[in-house]
Amino acid sequence: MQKTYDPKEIEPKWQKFWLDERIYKYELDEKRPPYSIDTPPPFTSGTLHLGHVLSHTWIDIVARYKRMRGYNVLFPQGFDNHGLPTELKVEKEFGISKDEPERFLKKCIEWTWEAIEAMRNQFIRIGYSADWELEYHTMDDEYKALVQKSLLEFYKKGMLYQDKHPVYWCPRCRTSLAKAEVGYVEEDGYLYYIKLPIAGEDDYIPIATTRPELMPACVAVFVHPDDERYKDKVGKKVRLPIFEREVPIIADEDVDPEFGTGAVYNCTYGDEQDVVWQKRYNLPVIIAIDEDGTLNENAGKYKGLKAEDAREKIAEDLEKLGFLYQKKKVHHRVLRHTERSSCKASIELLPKKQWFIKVKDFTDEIIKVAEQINWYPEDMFLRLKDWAESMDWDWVISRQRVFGTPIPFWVCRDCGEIIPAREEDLPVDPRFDKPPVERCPKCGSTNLEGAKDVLDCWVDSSVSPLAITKWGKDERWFKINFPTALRPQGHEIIRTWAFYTIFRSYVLTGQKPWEDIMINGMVAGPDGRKMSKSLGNVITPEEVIPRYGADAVRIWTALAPPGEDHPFKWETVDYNYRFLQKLWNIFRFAERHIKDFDYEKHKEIDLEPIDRWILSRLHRLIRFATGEMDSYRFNLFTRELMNFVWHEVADDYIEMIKYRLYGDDEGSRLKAKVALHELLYNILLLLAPLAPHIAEEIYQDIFKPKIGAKSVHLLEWPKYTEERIDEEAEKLGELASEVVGIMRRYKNSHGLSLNTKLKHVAIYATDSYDTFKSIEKDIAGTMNIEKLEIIKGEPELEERITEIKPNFKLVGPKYGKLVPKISKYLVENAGEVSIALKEKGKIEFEIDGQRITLGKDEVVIRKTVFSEGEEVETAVVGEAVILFFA
RNA sequence: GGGCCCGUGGUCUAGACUGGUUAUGACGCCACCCUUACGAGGUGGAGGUCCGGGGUUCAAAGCCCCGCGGGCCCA
Repeated sequence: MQKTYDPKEIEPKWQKFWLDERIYKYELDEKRPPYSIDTPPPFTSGTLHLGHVLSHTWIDIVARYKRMRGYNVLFPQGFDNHGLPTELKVEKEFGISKDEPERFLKKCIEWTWEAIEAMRNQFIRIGYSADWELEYHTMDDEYKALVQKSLLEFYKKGMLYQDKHPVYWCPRCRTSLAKAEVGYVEEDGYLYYIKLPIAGEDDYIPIATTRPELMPACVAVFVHPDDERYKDKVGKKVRLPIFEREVPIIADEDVDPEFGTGAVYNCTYGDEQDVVWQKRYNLPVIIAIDEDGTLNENAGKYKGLKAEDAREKIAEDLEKLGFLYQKKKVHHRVLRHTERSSCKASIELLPKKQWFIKVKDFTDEIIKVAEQINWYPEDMFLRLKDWAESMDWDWVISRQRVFGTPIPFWVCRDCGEIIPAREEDLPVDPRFDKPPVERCPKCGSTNLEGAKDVLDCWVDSSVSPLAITKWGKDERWFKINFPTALRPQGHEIIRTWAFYTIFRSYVLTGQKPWEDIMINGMVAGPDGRKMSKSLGNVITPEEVIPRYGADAVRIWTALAPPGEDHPFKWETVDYNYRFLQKLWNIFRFAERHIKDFDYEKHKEIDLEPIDRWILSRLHRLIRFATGEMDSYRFNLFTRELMNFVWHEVADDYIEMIKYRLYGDDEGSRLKAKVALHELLYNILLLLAPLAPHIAEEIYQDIFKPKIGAKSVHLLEWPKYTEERIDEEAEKLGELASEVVGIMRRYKNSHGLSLNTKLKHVAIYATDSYDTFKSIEKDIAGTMNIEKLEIIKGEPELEERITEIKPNFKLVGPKYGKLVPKISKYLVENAGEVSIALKEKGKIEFEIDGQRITLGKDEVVIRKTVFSEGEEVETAVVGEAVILFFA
């Protein structure tokens, strides 16, 4: 092995090896249990961020683990291609207009391919072990055909329809916008207080609004159901001034009684809440604002006025008529065309014809299916449930964009009939392709129009488990791999990606899409806040990986708790890197002892207590690791593994066997080698899913000649062996490390080097005499003690009790309320208690007339011993005392 | 506004389901040690109202209630 651990050199070497040797090649195989992973296809932005590194490293850890457990892991990686950022890039950076759709799309695809290449290389650079021959892209013809086919199924089931739905509309750019393109801007405005007369009564209800110009589009007035001011008015109607229309007064919990007058009017559409109410109460839709932002004929005499001008004019008129009674300055949030644009115009919510999939009718079923899936962590299921139960309207699947999967339908302009594409023609693009029929099958019209919109990207991505399992394409492949074993994803898209995938899988196949779902949190910046450009706390994988290597970064991801957000910390990555270096040195030390050692020949040998201790600890770790990995938790196991390797293995065990490895006792040396081999080989396997590169490098160097397998990643996960658990040996080992620790400290505090010879040490023990006797050689050998005496009995030293208290866990339930008094008694009678326990093994006394009996294990005593003489120093271990003679 | 989650030394974090009296570990800081794998190492030390308040209990970081602060998603 090289002297220093250099991830820059070893990581790319093995990444190339794994690809060249096709170590992760998937082949359909009925003999091994299947394990298919429905990986998240990242949007093709051209670069992976640390969030991707975290989520996908987790997936890779699972994939590697499951392979080691004997599963045939179907591990494809896809890319989500369609999206607004690509369109904006092509428009702005390449200067191609959407008015030339074919050229525009060509450029989108061309650029996306570059982005895929770059991202795939980043995946490879973190050691991601997907089978790249299974890579898919949502812009592939094959993928689009699948998406479109699934829509034809929805159409056949009567679950697809067209209806009006509001879109964000920029009146200045005359275009619909995505949510990502709009934002709230804080600004000053007015809140107008208007009395609306109750129809047929000499009464009124006061409302407050920032948008009086929408009164022509008013369809209802809302109050809170518990609002005493308006309780008697619910169910009545108001008569709108000027426009002379009547609208109902409705009670709804969403109303904030504190805001304005506690009554609000509902228009088409003032804000998102208006949309919710319109859908919830099935209110009429009255469009009063046109695409250019001016009022239309529904606004009567205000027709042609811009919204801002109409606001003042209507307010003025209402004031003249005595309906407007107050105008108050407010600071409020206004929706504007903000993101990625310099437009900044106010946004209107305009109803437009959209494509819908019926989903509201299925929420109960979706929840039932979701309950059959194992959620890791469990409470994430509640997010899905809550979302499903609170849905206000069906799934709007159409988007007014260009680069997306086309909607495979034509519509009859005369009767509105929807005409689906023929399945054999898929994928189709109704924007360019001819309809499959000449005439409308319903009315016979030839006036057919292809759908112009494209699909929401969640429509693409929520068939991913069907895509990777070849639904409707390869019966055998599908049968083996569906439902998939695992969906890994972030918690922020439970309501979208997870929800829609469960829905579509259920409708199309009648089954759940996955057995398990593993949820990861978001990556925060080093300051604990969400990583964002505006906060200036963004750290890219390119800053980290070249400096510390992928394995150190992977361990940082493994330390992230399930489902919870995890900050990026340079210190953590640095620590991980130092851990890997430590590991490297451990193996470098062991190399000369175990590389040419025939473990198989000697493995049945009876081991020394110290060896049995460390192997018992190892097997406990294996058991823990296996359970944790099976429930997709990596953080605690990773930490345990690191602590075990660094402290128990390196600091304690290896130090304690050096004297045997270099000593003259051949039998003892052989045993140490057997244990060391078994220990390190299993550690390497436990580490392989977490840090695959260093594991491979060490395997190839030390173990491959003996084991034979081409790669460490083709080996089996360590097997927990009950026989290796040895509680006696564990006690011995712990005692030995404690004693050795005390001795190291003794040497340290006397300025002695660790290997300095100690002339004379005596250990006085009573109960633990036999235990000390069995590790006598280890203590003497490790600490280089010339004369070590283990003496049964107590030294002639003064002792002082530093702490005495009941063992609360035992005494608490037994004596309840008396416990504080018992504590007091013990402290006040420490000397007698100590003597009584030593001599009789128990102590009896009376508290409040009640007889108290405490045994040895019911009292905790800590003491120090010291000698008056200068030549001897002392230390206490349990009930034993160590004497160092100078 | 709704749902879910979180709040532990300067910073990050374990422990919380299953309550037990010296709260885990890391980074940083201070002191010491050069050891036949490793100074990117080892040993020790300082540093805490476990967000605040109330309750249950012999006993609360943990369980219950109220409040404050933060995150994500949705509206």
